[in-house]
Amino acid sequence: MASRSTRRPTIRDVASVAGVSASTVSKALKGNYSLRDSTVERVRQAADELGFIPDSRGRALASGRSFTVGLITTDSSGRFSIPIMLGAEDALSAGEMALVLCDTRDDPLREQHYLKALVSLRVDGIIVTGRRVEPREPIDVPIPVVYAFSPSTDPADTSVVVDDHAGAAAAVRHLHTLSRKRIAHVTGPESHLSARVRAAATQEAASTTFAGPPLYGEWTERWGRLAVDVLLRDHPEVDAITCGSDQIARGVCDRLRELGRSVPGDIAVTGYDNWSVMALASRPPLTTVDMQLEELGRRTAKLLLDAIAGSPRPGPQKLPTRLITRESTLGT
Amino acid sequence: MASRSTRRPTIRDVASVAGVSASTVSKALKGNYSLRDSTVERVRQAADELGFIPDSRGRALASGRSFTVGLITTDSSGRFSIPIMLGAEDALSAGEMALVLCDTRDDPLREQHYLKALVSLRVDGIIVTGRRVEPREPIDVPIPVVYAFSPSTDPADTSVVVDDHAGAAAAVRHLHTLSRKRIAHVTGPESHLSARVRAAATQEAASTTFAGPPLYGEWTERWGRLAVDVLLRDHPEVDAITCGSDQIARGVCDRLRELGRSVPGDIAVTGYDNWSVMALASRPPLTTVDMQLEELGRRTAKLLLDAIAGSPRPGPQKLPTRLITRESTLGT
DNA sequence: GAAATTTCGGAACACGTTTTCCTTGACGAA
DNA sequence: TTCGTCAAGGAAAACGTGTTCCGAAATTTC
Repeated sequence: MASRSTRRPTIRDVASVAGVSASTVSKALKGNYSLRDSTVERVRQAADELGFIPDSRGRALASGRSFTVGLITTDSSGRFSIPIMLGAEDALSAGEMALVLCDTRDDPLREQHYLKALVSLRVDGIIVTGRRVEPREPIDVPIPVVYAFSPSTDPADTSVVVDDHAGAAAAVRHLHTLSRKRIAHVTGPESHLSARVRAAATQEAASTTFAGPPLYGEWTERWGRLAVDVLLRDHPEVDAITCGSDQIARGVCDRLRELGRSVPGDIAVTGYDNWSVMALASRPPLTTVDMQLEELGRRTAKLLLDAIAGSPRPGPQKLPTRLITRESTLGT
Repeated sequence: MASRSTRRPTIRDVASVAGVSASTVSKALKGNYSLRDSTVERVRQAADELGFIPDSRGRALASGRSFTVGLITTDSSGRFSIPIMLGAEDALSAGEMALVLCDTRDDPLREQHYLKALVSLRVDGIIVTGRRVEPREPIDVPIPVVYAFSPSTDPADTSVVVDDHAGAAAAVRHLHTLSRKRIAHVTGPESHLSARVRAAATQEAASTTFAGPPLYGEWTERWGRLAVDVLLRDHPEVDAITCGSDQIARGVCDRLRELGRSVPGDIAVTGYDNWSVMALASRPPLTTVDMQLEELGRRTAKLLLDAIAGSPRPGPQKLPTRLITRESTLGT
């Protein structure tokens, strides 16, 4: 029919086709009301026939919920935010919720703009995430909020973060099983919390087998290559290097190869992030720590759904990492 | 007041504070109605005082629009979709529109699910994007749709794509200005349209200065390294290599360096994508073709806004690329 | 067979806006 | 003074759904 293409069918259209009232249609389609089976079936058929898809705007208004959550990220281009987004989106779509994306680009003005927009949308909840693990100022809205990766500075807020300490320690334990006794650590800038946490955990786990203080620098391959020279000069006895990122580790491997040192024969190397384009392209491929960010996103979304449903779990939560072993420690 | 925290203020609350009717508030806040300045001011103040933020669900229902658009991507993890998303989100948020993210993960079932969800949300429009440049089946919804990066197979649909042909040709022209006369091309699988298009454009632009047929392989560094060996064996006279991706180009540079060939002294190298983690980390940094995907996303969003406003621009559109010159062709 | 109970479905209102129509009062012109 | 015009703002209807109440019919119980 022409009318069908010109306007989407409403619940009333379904009602008149099924020969019932609008409220009956609503009940029939939602289930768990006392309706005759035959009535429910008739309504279902009418809805199918018309291709009826309920208008969530009406539903939102009537139910007081919007079935929508906002995701505020300070930078969605970063490789950390993306898997988190994906995981969250996955868990939310399974819960029949839509995800509204807001990238603030680290601009407080944009953040304000987006917060207003999300309040206007009457989202049922908000996920806040960022690129750094440093705690961030909480946002001020009368809506459930869960922080992912970058926790809130308020310990009463729900935050889901990576257990970086355990992750770095796992790399060291792995090297211990391989009988490495002189472990060095090369990582990013000391101003970065993640670098400091991983360095501290490494030092603690290695304790007696630690070769020299952690080398702080940049999150780049160049720094990895440079650090090798420094390390071999000051601690030539080193037989393993744990790195604060896969980029650094790749640089380390490259330089070691250039110097004729075999990896892992002479020196074992581990990375951090399991960033496939680095970890797999490295020669040799890197043993590394996977932060399981997609799982973190999924978990965040579930916590948010819980909070929306009325059972918030306040406080920070650490999610475990996973050690991925490859040739850079296991040899060939 | 307690009441303020317990329930968000509605337009009626504002009305009663300002001493006017609800409809007057609506008119005052939207402007361009014949209202006394003093009234408008009074309403503004009342709204400010209450922290009134209009409920877009009510607005959506009354106005027939939802001020929301959906973004369907077949994989949002890929490095192509992300800049497109970002650009689109940027342009849309400037137009006071929200972006609902849907990642189908290349699963037709998920795509169906999301389409239904977007129709249910009554989004004002949909952006469809993907990871490949191959045309894709159009989606079937009675809503404006614009395709980005992966065009629709239907030429009547609005599609925004990269001008890969011009991009590859620009790289060759750049090499010609540098007096390179023996240009080879190393790229991804021949089954990929983007590889074929870039290869054809390269061949056409180089014509008399083309060294051997294009080398098809994989989009990996490993293939880049391998290809160098093949190339130097079959065409030792080569003085420039254009690559189908930055990953390949990085592999090419690495292998050339290992063989003691200087880049660009002996052989100039160009990449494709301007993927900074590859292009900048390469030794030397890569001259490469930037697809300007963020701009593409922005343009897509604007076209969608036009279509929503009632002025669609049907048909495919090619967006220009930009050549980024760095040391891999310019020397130091 | 009458009364009590259960089952089924409809009427009406609520949700928060926008928008159309209408009323009121002020002002200027004849 | 009276009529017409116009600015200012209110009343009410829409938008599409969910939900509460209530009445009618069907079923059970004595």
